[in-house]
Amino acid sequence: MTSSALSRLTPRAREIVQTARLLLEREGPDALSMRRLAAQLGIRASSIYEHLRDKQALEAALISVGFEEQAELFAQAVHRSDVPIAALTTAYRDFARRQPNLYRLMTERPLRRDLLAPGVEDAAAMPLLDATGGDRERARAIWAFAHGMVILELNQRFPPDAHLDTTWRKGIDAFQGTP
Amino acid sequence: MTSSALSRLTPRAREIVQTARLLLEREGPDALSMRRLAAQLGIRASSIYEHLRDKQALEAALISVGFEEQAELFAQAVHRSDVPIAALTTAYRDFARRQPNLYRLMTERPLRRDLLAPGVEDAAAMPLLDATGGDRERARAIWAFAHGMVILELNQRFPPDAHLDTTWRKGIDAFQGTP
DNA sequence: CGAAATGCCCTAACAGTGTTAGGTTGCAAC
DNA sequence: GTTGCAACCTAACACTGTTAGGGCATTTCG
Repeated sequence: MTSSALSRLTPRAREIVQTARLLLEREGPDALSMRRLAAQLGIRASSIYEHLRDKQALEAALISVGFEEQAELFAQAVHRSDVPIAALTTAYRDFARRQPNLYRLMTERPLRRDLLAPGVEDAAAMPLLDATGGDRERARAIWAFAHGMVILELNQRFPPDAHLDTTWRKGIDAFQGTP
Repeated sequence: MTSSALSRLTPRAREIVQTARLLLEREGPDALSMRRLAAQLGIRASSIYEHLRDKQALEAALISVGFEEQAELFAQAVHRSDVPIAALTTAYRDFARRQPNLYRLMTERPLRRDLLAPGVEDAAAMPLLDATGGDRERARAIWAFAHGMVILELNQRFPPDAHLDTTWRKGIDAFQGTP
């Protein structure tokens, strides 16, 4: 599946965003500077501005790609399983653990929705909303639990000996049981 | 109640940390630079390093104070109510909404526990652990839900028309019901 | 009393950040 | 054959955290 978020960009901008993604995930958030990104591309920082308005636009492109991939992964997870909420939370956690720095970028600040590719945020949220039968309250509560678990895990806030698999199961069970 | 986190510091360092807190909360995270903090104090940035090792130490002091205040607020909340978990989650949300920038600072990155005032993290976590009767799994699940709700609210990730009070109640009910 | 130490501040500098103004090159189209 | 455009460049600005090294006043000690 091709990315509609990337297809909004010029070819050169696409290359820059993809390089940025590798840089972010491999070397961490501090490495995602315009100069280091440019160096990775073999050009100067100021040249990036020919292709992307500013760093916010670069980050918005990365976030858009992230949402698209989430939407795809979540749809597949539901499709492959008959316990959709469990499948979704597992996919949610997997996404975050496989690309922790992108996940942080996607969640740690208020979203500049005006800079995102249209619809990507909703597309990522749809599978969970479907899994709750359209119950927005329940979907939001499950999302909050999942995000809390994921980000606390990524930030190493749980004790090293915590059995997070168990905590996940207990949380999901709690949300399954109540109407 | 006097702060043990602050009492570990010299008087001048205390003043700097308190000024930093006001600056952070009033003008946001970008305002918490060594130069702007120094300007607020009427000195130069380099002078701050006489009193605090570096910016990380400053942030660790702020975080320690935050944990202490949480511990105090959470203990009071439990004391005043006979539905401790509901009281705790309300207190948790209130703390975050009253000082969103401090809350973000406290949670958005891995903790430098070696720089914190000893015991403050555990002290903030104790009331919830007590409220679950020592059930660490349940305490962690509730904490994850509460943090997720709070940080998604602070980052304006829910739709503007979302009824977050309802979402909170549903989530808490779910965690109350399951053993 | 004089000397030493301490507390607190300073200037100047370094390497890094995002960003802009203005200039150069090479290639494609009319 | 000139025009236009895409892609790059250098140089600069204002900011960031941080360090080296110096000054000055107050307090402590011999």
